[in-house]
Amino acid sequence: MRKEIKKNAALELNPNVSVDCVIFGFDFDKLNVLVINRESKDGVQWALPGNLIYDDEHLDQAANRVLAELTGLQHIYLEQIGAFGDPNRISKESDRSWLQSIRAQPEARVITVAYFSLVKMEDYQPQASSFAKSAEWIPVNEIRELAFDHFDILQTAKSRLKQMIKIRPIGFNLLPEKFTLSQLHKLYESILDKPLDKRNFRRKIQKLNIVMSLEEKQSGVPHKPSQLFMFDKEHYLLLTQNGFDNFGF
Amino acid sequence: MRKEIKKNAALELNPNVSVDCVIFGFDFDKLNVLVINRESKDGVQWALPGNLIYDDEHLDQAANRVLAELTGLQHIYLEQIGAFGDPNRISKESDRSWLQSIRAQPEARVITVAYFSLVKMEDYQPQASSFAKSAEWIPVNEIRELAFDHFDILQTAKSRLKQMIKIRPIGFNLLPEKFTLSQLHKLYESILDKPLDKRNFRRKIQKLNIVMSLEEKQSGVPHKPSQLFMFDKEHYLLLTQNGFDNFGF
DNA sequence: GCTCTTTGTGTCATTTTAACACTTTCAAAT
DNA sequence: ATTTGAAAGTGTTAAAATGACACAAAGAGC
Repeated sequence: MRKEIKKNAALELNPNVSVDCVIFGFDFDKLNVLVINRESKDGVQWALPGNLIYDDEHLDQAANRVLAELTGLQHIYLEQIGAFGDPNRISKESDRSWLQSIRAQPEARVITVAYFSLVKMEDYQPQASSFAKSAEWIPVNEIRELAFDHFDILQTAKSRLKQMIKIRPIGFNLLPEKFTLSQLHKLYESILDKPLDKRNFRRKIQKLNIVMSLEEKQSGVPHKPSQLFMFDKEHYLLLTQNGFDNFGF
Repeated sequence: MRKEIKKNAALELNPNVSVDCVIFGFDFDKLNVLVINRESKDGVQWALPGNLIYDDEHLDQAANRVLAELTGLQHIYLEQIGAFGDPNRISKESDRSWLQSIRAQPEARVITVAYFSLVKMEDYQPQASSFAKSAEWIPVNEIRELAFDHFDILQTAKSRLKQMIKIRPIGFNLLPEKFTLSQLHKLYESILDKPLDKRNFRRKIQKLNIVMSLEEKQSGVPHKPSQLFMFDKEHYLLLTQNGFDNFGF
């Protein structure tokens, strides 16, 4: 027995393919991830923002659309992590009953394509809509469980991020325009999950020529005010294009 | 209009999800990739081995099954590259007509999940079957065109391989049990696509302690015979587990 | 002016890197 | 037997990168 060939694919969700988004943010102290909330009889349950794609939609576009629909976040560069598709993905009863309420074919086999991105938390205030009851930033290290295989996806995203930070100067995306070297330092420590020597870190960053010192200083802090910096976009671009091998910490 | 919910998913192909495999081999001179051949009215056309998954099948299993069905290669560790899914993926007329002949729903939107692997060419003699007319090793650098978006997939696989060789000692998978350092050297040059200084290369490899010199030498060669080496599996394992940052060339 | 807190800075010993050329060993040809 | 061709194997040096390590300076609040 074969499925029917669809006629107006443009309007239809593809029941077999979804996208999920891992959005990282940095609050100057630790890494956070954007999750949505659904309420079930079992209590609160967190999930990554994600949903089925449309049949005529680019995967990348679908990820952007779904993220915007559920959390309001728009114009974000999403990078693919990979496909996840355990046929037993829907093992928890709570997941199953939740799908019943939002999907036309809750039992369909779904392959999900995961994306991730790094954003400046201050620039994006998540606003839940669609089937998301709320959308919140949660510290990555406090997450013990997520819906479906989202916890796996998060782990994969974290380790991808660890790799990436050694190859590309990604601080750009997570910090505001003006920032201090201590903030950048803390960011690297958060992602790599280990302490880095302050002086060695600063030496290494400065040698890359991707940060420019501003004339400006912090003010209002009850300690020695920090020099402010910004990224040097030209050098940054050069580095991302040319590969940039030697950035190991 | 919704699709029917399927009853006996176990036996059915999922019309929306396929897998494709990029299998690299090394012939002691250059990198090769395993492609299958289909004949169309437009002449010969190469493609990566790939096909739809079954609805109840793990993605990884599907990749292994499809690879075995089309080329006879079995028991290969396949690593995922990512998902590819341009809705206009089937743009070439030759692709379209070929799909008509092998798919129940030739017009369906397909997301493909790409895998790659590294094998010892001598250990795997490809044997075409199913809809593959032939299965052959082709030098990577000679490939100008492939079916669907397979050329993109190949490019992605190549750059993934370039990254990986700096992080993991993958020579293991591409060379026979006994090999010479020159062969390993050539392998690295092939993958990185640039010359590497012989002495510096050897020094670096030896310091990793992943190769053990054997008592044996090459014979029958019309020049100074080379010392043979094999990989030291213990050290190799340690290195792959512990991460292994400093292997940049 | 004392305290608290964070910023910011330099040196040195060790390791790593990149650049570089000639001798050795074998098979094949003469 | 000698020559030839072809790849194997080997060491040094200068420059750069790394990791370890400690204390003074600047501001806010009391």
